[in-house]
Amino acid sequence: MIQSLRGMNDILSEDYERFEYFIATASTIAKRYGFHYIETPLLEETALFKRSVGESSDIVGKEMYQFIDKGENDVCLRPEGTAGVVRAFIQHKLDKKGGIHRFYYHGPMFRYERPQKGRLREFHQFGIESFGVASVYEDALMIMMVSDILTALGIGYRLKLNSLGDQHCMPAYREKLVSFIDSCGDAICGDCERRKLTNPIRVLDCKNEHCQSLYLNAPKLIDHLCEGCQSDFETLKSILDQHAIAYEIDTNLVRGLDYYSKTAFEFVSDNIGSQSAIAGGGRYDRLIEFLDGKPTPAVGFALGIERLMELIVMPESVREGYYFGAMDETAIKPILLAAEKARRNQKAVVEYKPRKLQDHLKGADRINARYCAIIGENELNQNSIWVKDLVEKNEKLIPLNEFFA
RNA sequence: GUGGAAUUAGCUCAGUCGGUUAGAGCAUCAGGUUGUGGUUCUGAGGGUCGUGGGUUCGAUUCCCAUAUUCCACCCCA
Repeated sequence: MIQSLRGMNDILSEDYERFEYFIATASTIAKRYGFHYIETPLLEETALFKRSVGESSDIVGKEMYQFIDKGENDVCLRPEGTAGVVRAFIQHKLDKKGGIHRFYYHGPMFRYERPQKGRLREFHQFGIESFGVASVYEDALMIMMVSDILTALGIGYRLKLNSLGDQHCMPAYREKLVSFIDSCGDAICGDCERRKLTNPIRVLDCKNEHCQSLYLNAPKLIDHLCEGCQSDFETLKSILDQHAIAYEIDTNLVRGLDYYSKTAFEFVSDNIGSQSAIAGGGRYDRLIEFLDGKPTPAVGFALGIERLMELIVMPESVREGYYFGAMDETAIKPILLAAEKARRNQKAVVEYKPRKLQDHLKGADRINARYCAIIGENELNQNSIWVKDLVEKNEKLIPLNEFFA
């Protein structure tokens, strides 16, 4: 038997209903905030991700589905959504056009990782990217949108907040931190040794208890922000306070993609296992110029749809449409015609097999139909159709010419 | 990429200290209660016990490999 590739799942029936409900809910909210849908290719030039996400990141360094295509192009399946949207933004010269451009997208992403619950090789993200707004109010808007989406879906969360600083304060902090790590000598774990070279800020959230005890006195990024970053961070906090969005400052929160600066945030759930980050994002003011565009401030986020799936509280399903059934072989033709009529503006499902009334009612119930419409011997004699409303529990005999009118 | 656990019917799971026809609940299908569901009664079908090797008179059970899922690390959405 041929089965799907490891970490790649089919989404069907009830799961797809959830999936679809999520997309509909999130899209509606994004549109209300003035965002427009953007669709970008799943396959992009490998260089795009190397330059944006960063070669030091695990995503680019070891998790990309990368290959040479028949035209000798070095390409890969997108491991995340921002790079492609930024590429499109620049390619269509929206950076030169100026103004504000707000996009939302959703679709599959691919990372060659070891699968686990909430961590798939093909997974789906819903994301937002906003270009041209430097104000920290837009950062707050991002967080409010995620909060709105999660709330609409009945999902509880914790919000972690941090500021990563910008090109004025980050490099100096990084140096300070590295020299602090050096002062710890050989006491740190192997992972931290590696992180010191690739992404030193990562040592701060090392799970090793011994390391943590060493880092208690480590310099904190939040204490070394420049004036601009500091005041933006204060503004952000006050806006969130004003909108009653609870947050916790996590000075160890670091985004794994290299393009982030200033505001960084992560929404986590305590109910889905170790892969607990359900949404993450932040500001990336430098990325557009890194990709040869005109410098443009930008901020965005992405939600991991699979991680939300089991947390979504679905609205109570409502009965809708018709179930049609015949109680006698000769009644099937009028039943088919009646179904065709009903289907013009609602769901209509036909059971072809002649059955007893009780079995038809069960069938109607099973597909969650609102009406059970039956033609049997009595109806044939009276040239009518029997319709029962399964919600109101009332029933009536409708002459066929009236039903078709 | 590292370490660990699991894999038996469509689903959730029993069970076999290696021995005739491998079980339950739910689901499915069929039939009954003179044409009234979601909350009846009776019965039936459905499993090469993840896959491939090995040991054995005999393996679903023991051993090895492999696949997948899950847990922790790692990473991140």
